[in-house]
Amino acid sequence: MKEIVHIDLNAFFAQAECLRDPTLNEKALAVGYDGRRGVVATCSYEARKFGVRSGMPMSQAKEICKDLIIVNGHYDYYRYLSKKFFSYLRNRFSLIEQASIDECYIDMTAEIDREDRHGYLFDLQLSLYRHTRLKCSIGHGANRFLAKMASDLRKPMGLTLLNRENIESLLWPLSIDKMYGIGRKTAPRLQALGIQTIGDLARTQNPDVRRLLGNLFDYYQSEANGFGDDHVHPEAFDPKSCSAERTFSEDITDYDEIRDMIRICSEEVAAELEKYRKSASVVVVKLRDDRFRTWSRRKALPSPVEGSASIFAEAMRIFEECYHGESLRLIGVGVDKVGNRGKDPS
DNA sequence: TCTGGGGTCCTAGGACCC
DNA sequence: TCTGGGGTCCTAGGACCC
Repeated sequence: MKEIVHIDLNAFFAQAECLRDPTLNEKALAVGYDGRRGVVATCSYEARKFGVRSGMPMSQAKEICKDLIIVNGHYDYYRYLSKKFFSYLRNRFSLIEQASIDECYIDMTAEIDREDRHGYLFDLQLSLYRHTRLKCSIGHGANRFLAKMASDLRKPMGLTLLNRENIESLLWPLSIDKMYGIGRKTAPRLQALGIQTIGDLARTQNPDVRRLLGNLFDYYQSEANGFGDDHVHPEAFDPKSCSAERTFSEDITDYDEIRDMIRICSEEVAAELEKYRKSASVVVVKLRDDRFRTWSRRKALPSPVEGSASIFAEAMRIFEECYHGESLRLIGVGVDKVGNRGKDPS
């Protein structure tokens, strides 16, 4: 049995802002753009008490939390703190898979103290705090899913061990929408079929549930029973796609403005490819109109592209084919099938 | 009080080939 | 005329996550 750990920085951007400016400590704080069409990227636990959530329109957040302090993100600083946090972990562990800027999985089978897992992980949590001043939640389990669910159980600065002996009391009573992978669309559909908790999904034989989840049914059911993937992949970050998009504060129809934004996004995508010395063999254009209808068109290219001029040219060609005068609130340009330069990306 | 930005993975249908 | 079966690649859209 492996010893998998999931570590998650609690409300990371909000924590980071408190390090930049300690007077923000223990305040209802939201990080994000405070303007028309701005949303909350992350908020402090104090703000969450009022119902403020990630992804919520900022105008709504201000409405439900009158004293909300709004800070525009300092993303370079977050990246710096994240690097510091992960380099400490990489010094101690070799099997680390970074899942995002603020979370990772670690296979600690070789390192952990099996006589006292809780004490070992508690010490790790404290050392991380001493070295970085960052608070994290730690979850431990025999596989990725259990570790991830465990770290979600107690926040902030939580430490939870889930195993096949305590999942019935700790995991199964959780509402089905708390299950990793079940989101706002699938949860209500499952509930309509009588699946209210993770335990219900773990035990169900209902063929309607199987039909709803399709091929994912067996996967989710074994996860819920504590039998999941326990592989941690420590390979260097290797992006498969890359994109840039912008929402306008006012919808636009002006051709020159649209073309300028396609150029800007193309340049951002090209810069990202340049950073990793990659090229791509598919270009994608994404549009969203004033009624929030979103559509995209993609084109596989006979040979890979990498420079902003060629990405821009392809993106404009695609745009001309799929734009029919709609009033646009969003324009995006992306590339897919990203591979190393000079090699076939497949 | 309307809904950001950057990713991953899955599905379903069509084209094309043998 | 009325139409197989399998495999692969491509596309568009949806769901989900941070």
